[in-house]
Amino acid sequence: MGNSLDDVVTAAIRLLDVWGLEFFSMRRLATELSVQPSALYHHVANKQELLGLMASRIVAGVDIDADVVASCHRLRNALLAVRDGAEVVATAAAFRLGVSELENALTQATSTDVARTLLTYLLGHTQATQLHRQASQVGAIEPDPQWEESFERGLELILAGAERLSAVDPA
Amino acid sequence: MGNSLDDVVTAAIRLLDVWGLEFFSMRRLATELSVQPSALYHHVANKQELLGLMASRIVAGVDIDADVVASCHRLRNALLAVRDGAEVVATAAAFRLGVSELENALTQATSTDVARTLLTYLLGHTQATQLHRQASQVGAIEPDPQWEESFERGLELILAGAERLSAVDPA
DNA sequence: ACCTGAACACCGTTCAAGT
DNA sequence: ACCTGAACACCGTTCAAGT
Repeated sequence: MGNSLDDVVTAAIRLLDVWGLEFFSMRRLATELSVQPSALYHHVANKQELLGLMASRIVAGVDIDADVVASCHRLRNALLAVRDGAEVVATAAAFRLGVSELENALTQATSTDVARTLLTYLLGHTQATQLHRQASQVGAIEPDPQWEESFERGLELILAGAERLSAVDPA
Repeated sequence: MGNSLDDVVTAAIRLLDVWGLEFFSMRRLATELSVQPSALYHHVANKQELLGLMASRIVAGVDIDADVVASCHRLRNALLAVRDGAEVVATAAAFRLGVSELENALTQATSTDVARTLLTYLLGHTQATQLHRQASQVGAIEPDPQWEESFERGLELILAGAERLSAVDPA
């Protein structure tokens, strides 16, 4: 009886989470919604636009406040919550869909350079984390036990750099 | 008169550079080599393995020495030299194809944590740079004039953090 | 507003067979 | 060792038409 754009995005994220980006297709999504593939193009111009909407939804609940470390962990957890979430968001990020607000909020809490460095690092590391998990799950690689902790240490490294340089920089 | 695996990888990288990852297909590569698509599977088990070999080739010439900043620029330039190079290498990196040697070399010059943070940041930022360029080239976005410089500042940030923490860490 | 049906121009991969 | 020919099970997207 008629899907809304919201229904489509919701089903799309569920599908992504179950199959991963590699097997996420418009045709599978159509089947999931009990609809013909062409019906999706009533809601969305193309697959890329849909992926952008999915990226916005994935990071939608995350709030960024003055506690930078906690904010980064919240964002990271939101990305990890759906399979290939980091990759979808990282790709959409270059087109500034939804992610620019995250960058703005992080800039408030720190500075332009620190915010951008943190976000780049966070997206890259989380994407690597998800690839790493899938690769080791499929037996393509032996899992690295120190992997998860390394995120924390990189975060500290960047924030330590921010403190060190803040003495020299203008406010 | 018979292609070698080397010929295949060389043609693949040329094709990637011309069309981008989105339009890089086994069938196009076969056409480029004047061969049937199925012939490629004599050289390579599947597309993913080929992408891994391409990633190794892209970073093959880069040497990492004690000058960390210069080494990072050399690596970045190697990635930027072929279209979507950063994405191809970042994806393969999780499977440790060819990129693990880079990480080892960088670890010699700094430390495990700094090397991993630098590499994650570098791959993420360069990937974003290439996405950004394509998006602005296609008119999907207005180009950010400060984008290129931001890499340098993030690099400095991480290295400043390394200096700050090196006083506390064991050698 | 939301969808169907049919079509177009593609994919990656397998496999028996050829030289 | 390297390749052909044919097939299988898929893709994203368009477009006229229906309700």
